[in-house]
Amino acid sequence: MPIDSVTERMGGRSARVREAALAAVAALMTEKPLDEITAAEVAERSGVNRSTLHRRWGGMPGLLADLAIDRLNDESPTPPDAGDLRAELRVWAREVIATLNAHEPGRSPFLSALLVGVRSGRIPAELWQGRLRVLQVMLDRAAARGEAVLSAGDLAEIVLVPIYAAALLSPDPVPADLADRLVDRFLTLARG
Amino acid sequence: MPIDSVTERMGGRSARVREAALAAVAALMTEKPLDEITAAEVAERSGVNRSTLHRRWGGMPGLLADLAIDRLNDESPTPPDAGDLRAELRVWAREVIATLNAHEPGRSPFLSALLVGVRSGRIPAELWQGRLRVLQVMLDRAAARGEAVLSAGDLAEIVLVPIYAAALLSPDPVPADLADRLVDRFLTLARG
DNA sequence: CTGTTAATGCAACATCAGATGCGTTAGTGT
DNA sequence: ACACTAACGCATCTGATGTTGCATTAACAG
Repeated sequence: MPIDSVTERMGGRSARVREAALAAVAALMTEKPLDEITAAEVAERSGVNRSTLHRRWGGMPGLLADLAIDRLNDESPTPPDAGDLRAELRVWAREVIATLNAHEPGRSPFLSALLVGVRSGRIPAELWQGRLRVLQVMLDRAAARGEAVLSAGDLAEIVLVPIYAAALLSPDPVPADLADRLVDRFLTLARG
Repeated sequence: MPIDSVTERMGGRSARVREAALAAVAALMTEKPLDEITAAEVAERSGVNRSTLHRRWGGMPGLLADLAIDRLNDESPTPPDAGDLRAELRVWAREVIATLNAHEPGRSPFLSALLVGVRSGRIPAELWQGRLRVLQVMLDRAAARGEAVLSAGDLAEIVLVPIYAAALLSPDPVPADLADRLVDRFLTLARG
């Protein structure tokens, strides 16, 4: 059971098969809830044989985990550059919330795929580290201006994680002003 | 598909069947990872027919959600009374972490059941509200001493959620000193 | 105590997940 | 260009899920 879809011959056909499978999953995720997607459907739409899906990914959880890893960085909001950390963080946090709210409450494709992947032990630590690196960009800029002190880990802990928790635990859309509340809390702590 | 296992005749046999099924699931959860538990196993160990399990709970996700709702309040750490909010919160947070660390990383029965239940839309908001009420006890005591200002929701957002996130996202046990860090952060914010 | 019927037990069925043996295709090193 | 073999396609099989019709049991109202 591969943690990622690691193969020895990564070029050519294997790469095409992987892209076709992930694209089919991504397309199906926009049409129906995640746990109603069957491997047979992915096989039919992608043209990839069902047994290949099981051999490479071990099943839907593996597929979803691979998709989350592959698409997360592309689809994550890019940290804006506004010359002011508070403004940058607010814009970024609001975009995170908007992404989560783009789908029915509790049905965010990324968040669902992430949880499925995490629970099945197929999401490597690298993924979360990658997200932290993106945040570090904003913090580094602010530090160069003598603004911030806390780490990217703290930023995730104080701002990002509560946003995800709200998306998970509440049946309603994540309120947009949660972004400002959490960012202000982060900066309050950063000031000392 | 019942959200909870709601029936019209809740007494007598139905109650016994429900208890037998939940007890069997709880027992099996201590023996093997959650997603290796089959409905057939639960049926065999509990003496409840498999078709009954599907009719009342709709499948394993529903069963796990019902179990999480039924057992969460009993198994949650009771807020200690120490006359000092910081001490109380630290003891409580350490107990939460110890509970999560009592099993292999990422395999906490409660947390797994909660996530399965949430993802399948079978965990009512009441559950989370119940947890918040428990926290409110500590905060009320402190408020009576003129100590705290923040709400139970803030306490969950600042302390509880990051602990759960650590249990989920890290392959290692949750470090015990995370409790102190988060509690100190909460009190820093409470002071103003 | 008695009748009604909700809830369960039982059995059969359809569907899906996951695994496997084997032939075929195509990526890669030489 | 060629040979080697990883990766894929195909067919098949086992076991789990989820559903349904029908008989049986027992909760609860009168």
